[in-house]
Amino acid sequence: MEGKKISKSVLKRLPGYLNYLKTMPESAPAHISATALANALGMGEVQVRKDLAMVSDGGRPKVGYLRERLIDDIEQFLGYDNTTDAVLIGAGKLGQALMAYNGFSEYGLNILAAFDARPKAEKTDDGKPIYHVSKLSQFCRTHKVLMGIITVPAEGAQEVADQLIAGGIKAIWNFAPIHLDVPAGILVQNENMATSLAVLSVHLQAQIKEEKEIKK
Amino acid sequence: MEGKKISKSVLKRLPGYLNYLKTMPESAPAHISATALANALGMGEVQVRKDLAMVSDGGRPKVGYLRERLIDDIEQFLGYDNTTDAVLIGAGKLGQALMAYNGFSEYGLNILAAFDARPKAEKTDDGKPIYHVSKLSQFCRTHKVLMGIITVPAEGAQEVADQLIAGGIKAIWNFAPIHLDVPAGILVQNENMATSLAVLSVHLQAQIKEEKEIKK
DNA sequence: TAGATTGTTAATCGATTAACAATC
DNA sequence: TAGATTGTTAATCGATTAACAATC
Repeated sequence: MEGKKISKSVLKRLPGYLNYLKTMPESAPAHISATALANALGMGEVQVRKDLAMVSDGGRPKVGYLRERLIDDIEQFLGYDNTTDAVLIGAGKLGQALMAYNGFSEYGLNILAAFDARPKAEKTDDGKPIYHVSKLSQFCRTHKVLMGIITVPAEGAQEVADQLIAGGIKAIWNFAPIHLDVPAGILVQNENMATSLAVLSVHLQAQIKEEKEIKK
Repeated sequence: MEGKKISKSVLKRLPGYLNYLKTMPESAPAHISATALANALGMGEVQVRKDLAMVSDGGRPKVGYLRERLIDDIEQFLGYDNTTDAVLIGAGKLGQALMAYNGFSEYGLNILAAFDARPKAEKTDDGKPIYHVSKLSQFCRTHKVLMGIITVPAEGAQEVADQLIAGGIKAIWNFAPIHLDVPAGILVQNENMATSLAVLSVHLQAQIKEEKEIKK
């Protein structure tokens, strides 16, 4: 069902369902139940059922969801059917890797151009223009860009964020390992490697400790 | 205080504190309060205070925490003082970008080697060897590697994960956009761009809707 | 001493899970 | 019809926030 308020926790699980549904083989049955999805992804079936109910009303008792329909509903909910224009700042290795990744169009994301403090080329590997950062703000305004992707080193990130906001941007995807100060209404989504590493590290510490216990 | 059970939510916030503390200028006062930290990061002060209390007992009323001490306590808690050896599989653009990023040593992470199904060179840009994936399992065993970083395309990821587990690995940092099936005891940390994009996309959809409302 | 800041105990909030009724 | 699966309502769990006592 559309229009309901959705929690961030639910929202973050949706891409997982979507991905699984989209990568199912053609030969698979046209319908899928919340239970089946839950088992495949190692999740609780009640949770999956509730999540799906938030974004689709195509579920039928005994049958489940029509896969095609469910995919459409999730994509519509996530806004992947509308294209979002974005700019990327910092044409270093990570930036280039992101630009080269063609998969973003699947998520309705369209990177128009890259910006860099010291552009080393006129175009990225995949043919998008690379401009000097001084043109960032103006470019965002004229192209009505709503999203900026920051892949510059930590030192320059806040300055870039300020420029983006001056250019009228509403959301920032931040790969720089630093907290960005932004006004209310601007969303900063941190792609935080450090967070992931912390989770991994603590797990491994516990693992090592455990092994030592056993050896005793 | 050491030894307490820590929740994942707390754990995920620690790297943020650590990063802020480490990037403070030398000239800053030697002590910092939970309140000051909270304000700087735009968080609730009670939450920060409680989080810090989980990892350090160096807090003193009226004074706060000695910065150096707090940094050490967090790093110790996260296990950054112990070095973890890792391997990376998939020496494509993203893989190379990660290998080239020197910052991982700060987190106690040491990438020993890269593996690829079709190695294009003998060494990465920063001089680490690139081997054929057929040697992956054996390498992990002989070097007692505990962590694998997967940067191969989705299709190959499960196979790589299986090899890693066969090699005795205990944690996987997965950049492939796919759900990995692993036995209990193995941690998979998904670095999920799709999740971040979903959050950003939904925010922008709401933003666009709002603007249209205003124009009416 | 007075006041800032800590750490703890209790109250609130939100999300997950369990139980159950509805339905194809 | 019987049973699988849905969606909903209630119970549990965990995390956040608020209130307060302790302390330097």
